[in-house]
Amino acid sequence: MKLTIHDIAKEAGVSATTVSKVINNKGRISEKTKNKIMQIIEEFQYQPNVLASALKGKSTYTIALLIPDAANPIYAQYLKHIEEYGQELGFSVVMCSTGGDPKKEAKHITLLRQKHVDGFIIASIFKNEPVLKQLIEEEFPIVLISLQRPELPVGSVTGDDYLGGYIATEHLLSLGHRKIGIIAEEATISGTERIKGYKKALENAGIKVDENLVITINEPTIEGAEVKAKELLNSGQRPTAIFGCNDILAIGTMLAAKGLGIGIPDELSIIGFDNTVMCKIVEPQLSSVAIPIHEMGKQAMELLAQRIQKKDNMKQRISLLPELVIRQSTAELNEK
Amino acid sequence: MKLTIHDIAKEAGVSATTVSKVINNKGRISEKTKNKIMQIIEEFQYQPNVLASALKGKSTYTIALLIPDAANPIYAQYLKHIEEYGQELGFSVVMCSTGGDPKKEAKHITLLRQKHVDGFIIASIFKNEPVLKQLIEEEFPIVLISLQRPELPVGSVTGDDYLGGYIATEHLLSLGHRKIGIIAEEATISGTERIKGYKKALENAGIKVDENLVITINEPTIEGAEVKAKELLNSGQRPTAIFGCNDILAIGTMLAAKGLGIGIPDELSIIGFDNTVMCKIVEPQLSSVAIPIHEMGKQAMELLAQRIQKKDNMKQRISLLPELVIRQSTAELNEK
DNA sequence: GTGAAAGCGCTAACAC
DNA sequence: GTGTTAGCGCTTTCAC
Repeated sequence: MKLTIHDIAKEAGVSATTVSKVINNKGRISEKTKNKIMQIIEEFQYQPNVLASALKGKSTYTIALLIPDAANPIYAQYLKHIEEYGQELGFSVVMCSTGGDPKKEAKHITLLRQKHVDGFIIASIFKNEPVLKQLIEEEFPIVLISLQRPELPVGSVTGDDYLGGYIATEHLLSLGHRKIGIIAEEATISGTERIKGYKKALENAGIKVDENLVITINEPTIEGAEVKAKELLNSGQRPTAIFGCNDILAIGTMLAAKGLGIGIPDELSIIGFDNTVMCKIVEPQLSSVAIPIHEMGKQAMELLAQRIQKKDNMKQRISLLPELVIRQSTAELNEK
Repeated sequence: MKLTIHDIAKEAGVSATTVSKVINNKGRISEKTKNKIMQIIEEFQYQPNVLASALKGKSTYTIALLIPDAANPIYAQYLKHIEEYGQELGFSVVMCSTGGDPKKEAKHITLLRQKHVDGFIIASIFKNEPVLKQLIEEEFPIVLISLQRPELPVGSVTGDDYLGGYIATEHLLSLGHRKIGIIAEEATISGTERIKGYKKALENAGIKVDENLVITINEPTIEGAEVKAKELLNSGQRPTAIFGCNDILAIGTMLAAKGLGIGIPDELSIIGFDNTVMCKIVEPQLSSVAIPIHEMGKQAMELLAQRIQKKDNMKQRISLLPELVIRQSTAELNEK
């Protein structure tokens, strides 16, 4: 039989009210009864029923994480770190795959609000604008991770894509490359920012941007990237280095080069973005730009917990800085 | 302001009980009032408060998934498929990383029972025997996935590791290999089963098992496997084919071979297990044994939902059959 | 300092 | 067929 607050009260010879006060550290209770009650709680291993207290308007200590696809290594990592830090703070996290489908997004949000989750972390993609706006209007605790809505008053944690694009390109420039291509994901803020960083780096180096070398792709798969990269490599304008705006795109590019018999890094340097595990198992190992995923997950959870607990209405935008990870796929320009 | 069942009752001119009955499809209600109430619910977009009904002993429609590490691609896939099917059945899933730590396992289970989850799916590793036994004794709904406890009365969904080991080995045999090594994970049932399948296949082919070719490893990382594989390849007994009992181990083996200048698949065939995404990005692409992860996740969720809803005490052990996926890392024995 | 009473939103017996 | 009553386990006035 499950213990209730009344059982503890009876055992301690006090009322349930008093026990409740002790548990929640409220009101004035004498040290003596307080200690006694605490001891009994300990002894009986009493655990308050979260449901009942939530019904009275308290927290459920449960948050929801919405991600497009749990099997994608990047999202899986967010999940991992958010959950781990949430655990420390006493939050459980329910995971929701949206598949990028606005209907599913709405369904999840409705259902989980019904279940009284304390807040949401939304990762990378969220298409259902009305639902998002409503949530924000109601001041429901939300944090975006790796997703920006500059026009909406909502807290977020992102990697600095502009800077990431800049340092990736700068790295290639420092190796002597001048003709540098880029393959980016279409219609995403992060993709656009990375391109901007790329252009800025070229500009700073006094190189005019050649739009023929800027490729965008709306199907960010290895295969899709391979096709596009092949086109680029086969054009008259073959670059000596390519910046793939995520590791998937970079790996597709590697496959394309290999297929054409172009040596990496002798004839073509390639750099990716995200620094996923894949970088280490391709050949040659892929240089990449690392965003501090661990830190991002933690900060997002932290931010959300603050909004939930303190009800402080503060919304922050945190941008974390990327780092260059140099491996074997980038090398000095090989002048013939 | 949140709507309650009373608001609906008032609107319909009936009692809350009647509304409750309509929602839960219980008792006898006239078609007329039923329709009226349904319509009002629809119109007002009324959503019953899950907390309140759970407090009365009903389901929370929330289950928990315990996995060692959400960032591991295999577990991430379980998660994905469990969540997706759970969604269809109306269950939310809360994700818990245990990191293989018995204390964390216990902590999660206690906390989540406090939050009244309806059941648990436990994946791959669970070390806290007492907690597991207690859960089973209490008839708390649990399903194990990719984890066996033959001695415990608990439902489970696993891939058939024995058969998997058998067909991987058989594939190598069919290519003419006779000296076949195996690298397996130590102290896991799945590892042991895969080794058994391997031995059986050799036996059936009339080949005596050479224990020098059977390597076990307790740190299943690429690096760890690389070291062990190097030892094996450098021994006088160099095999012409190696079965890595998961893709990580197989990839470690690939790296070892490359490091030693041994050509794959000309001089050494390698096959993995699990058919992860990594198979397609290594070079040459890795042949592997695919377990139907998608199906496993779905079945586990299905099983659990049945136990939760029907309270039928039936426990099943489901074993799903693996399939061979041939890529470029395995080839006919190259006789010199 | 402490407790009695009311009620969060829902469901289950039982009466009518 | 439908409503009344009681209560799940907790928290919160407010009185003592």
